[in-house]
Amino acid sequence: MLHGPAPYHHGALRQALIDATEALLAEKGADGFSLREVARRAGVSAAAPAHHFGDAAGLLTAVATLGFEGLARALEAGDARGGSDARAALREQGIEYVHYAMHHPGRFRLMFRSGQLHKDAALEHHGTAAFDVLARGVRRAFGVADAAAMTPRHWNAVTALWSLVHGYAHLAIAGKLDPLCREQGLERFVEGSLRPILTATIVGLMPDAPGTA
Amino acid sequence: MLHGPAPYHHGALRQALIDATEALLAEKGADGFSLREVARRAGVSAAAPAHHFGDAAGLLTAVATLGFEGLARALEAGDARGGSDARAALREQGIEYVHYAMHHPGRFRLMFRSGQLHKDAALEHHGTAAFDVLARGVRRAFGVADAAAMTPRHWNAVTALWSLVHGYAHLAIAGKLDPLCREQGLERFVEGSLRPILTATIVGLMPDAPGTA
DNA sequence: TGTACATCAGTGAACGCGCGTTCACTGATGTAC
DNA sequence: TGTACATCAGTGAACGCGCGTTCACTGATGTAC
Repeated sequence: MLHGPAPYHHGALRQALIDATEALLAEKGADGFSLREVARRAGVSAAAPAHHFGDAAGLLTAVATLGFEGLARALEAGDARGGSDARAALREQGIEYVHYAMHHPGRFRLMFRSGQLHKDAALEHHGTAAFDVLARGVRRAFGVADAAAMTPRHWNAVTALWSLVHGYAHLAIAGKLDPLCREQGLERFVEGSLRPILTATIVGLMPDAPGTA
Repeated sequence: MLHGPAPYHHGALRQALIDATEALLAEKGADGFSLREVARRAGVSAAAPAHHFGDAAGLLTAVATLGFEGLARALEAGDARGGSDARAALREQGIEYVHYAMHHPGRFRLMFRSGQLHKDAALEHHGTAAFDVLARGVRRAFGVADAAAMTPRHWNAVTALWSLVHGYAHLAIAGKLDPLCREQGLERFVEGSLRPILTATIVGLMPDAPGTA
C-alpha cells in the first residue's frame, strides 16, 4: 500500500489529536502536555489542535470525558462480575476503579484536575454516570429500592467507598504504596491487599444490610 | 520604623521564597508556579530563587518537605486528642488528615506530585514520619506492641485508612463532594460525614481488636 | 581595635526557547443548478 | 452528468510572551592578622 502525500483534509483529526494526547499523558503526564507537542505527534500543523478544540482545555476536556466514559464501563463490568452478590459486585467495582487508574494514570489524574478542564455538559454527564454506577451498587447492597429512599447513612457509604478506592488509586500511581510492597511488585501487592480491604470496609459500612440480593 | 532601601543581602531569602511559593500554591496551584513569579512576589531578582534552591524542583521540594512535617504534627495532634481510646485516636487522625488537605490544598497536592519534586532524603524522611504516625495509631488500635509483629492484615488496615482519608481529601478539594453536600457547605458536610465514615471503616477493619488501650 | 581581603548571597541585563495565537492562505468537499 | 461556487478544515509563517538560565557584577559579611 502506497502512502501518498498526506491529504489536505485529515479526515480523522479529532481522533488523531485525542490519541496523541492520550499517548502524551501516558508518557509525560498532564504537565508535559502542550498543543504544539500534540500537533507534532499527530503530524499536523501547530494551529490544528486549537482550530479543532478551541484551546488546550477543550482538547483535555474531550479526553477526560472519554476517560469517565471508560471508567463507567469498567465499573459496570466489575458490577456484572459480582453477579447477584451485591457486596461482591461492589467489591469488584472497587477493584476495577483501582485497575483503571493504574492502567491509565495520566488520564485518570487528568479527569480530576478540574483546573485544566472546561466546565462542560458532556464531561459533567459522564462523570455523574460513573458515580451513579457506584451509587447504584451501594443501593443494591443496602437493599434500597428507590434512589429517593437513600438516607445520609447510605450516601456516606457511597462517599466512603469512592474515597477508599480513589485514595488507593492515587497512592498507587504516585508510588506511595511501593514501600509497602515488600519484594513483590505493585501489581501483586494490589492483588493481595485491595480485595480484603474492600471486603472489610464494606462490612464495616453495612454490617446489617442484606449481603446478597 | 523607617524602611531603608532593601539591603543587598536579603537575610531571610529562603523563608521569603518559601512563603511566596506557599501563597502562590494557595492561589493558583502548582500549575501557576514559576520561579520568576515567586521572585516577583518575594521582591527579589529573577535569578535569586534558582541561586538559592538550584531549580524549581528544589524550591518545591523544600515546601513539600515542610508540608509533610506539618502533616505529621497535625496527625500527632489528632492522635493526642483521641486520648487513651485507640480507635478514637485513629479516627481523629483521619479527621486531621482531611482538614490539613482542605486548609492547604495547593501544598497538599504538591506533596504527592513526585514528578515535580526531587528525590531527597529530607523529603523522604518527613514523608515516612507522617506515615509512621498513622501506622503507630493502627498498631495501638490492634494492640500490637512491636512494629516487627505487624502482619499483612495490620498493614492492610494502615493502607485502607490512609487510602480512605487520602481519597476523601482529594475528592473534597477537587470539588467532587460538592454535589453530595445538599444545601449545606462543604465544611458542614465533612463534619457530618467524615466521622461516621471513619468509625464504620475502623470497625470493619478491626472488628475483634481491643477498642481501647 | 583597625585594616585587608576572601567569600558568597544576590543582582540585572541578556540569551535562546517553546509556547499559544494570529491571519491570510489553500485546497478538498459538498451542494445547487 | 457536468460545471460553478460556497464552505470550511487545516496550513504555515509570523508574532509577542513568559519562562529558566547565563554571567559578569556588586557589595555586605566574616575572618586573619
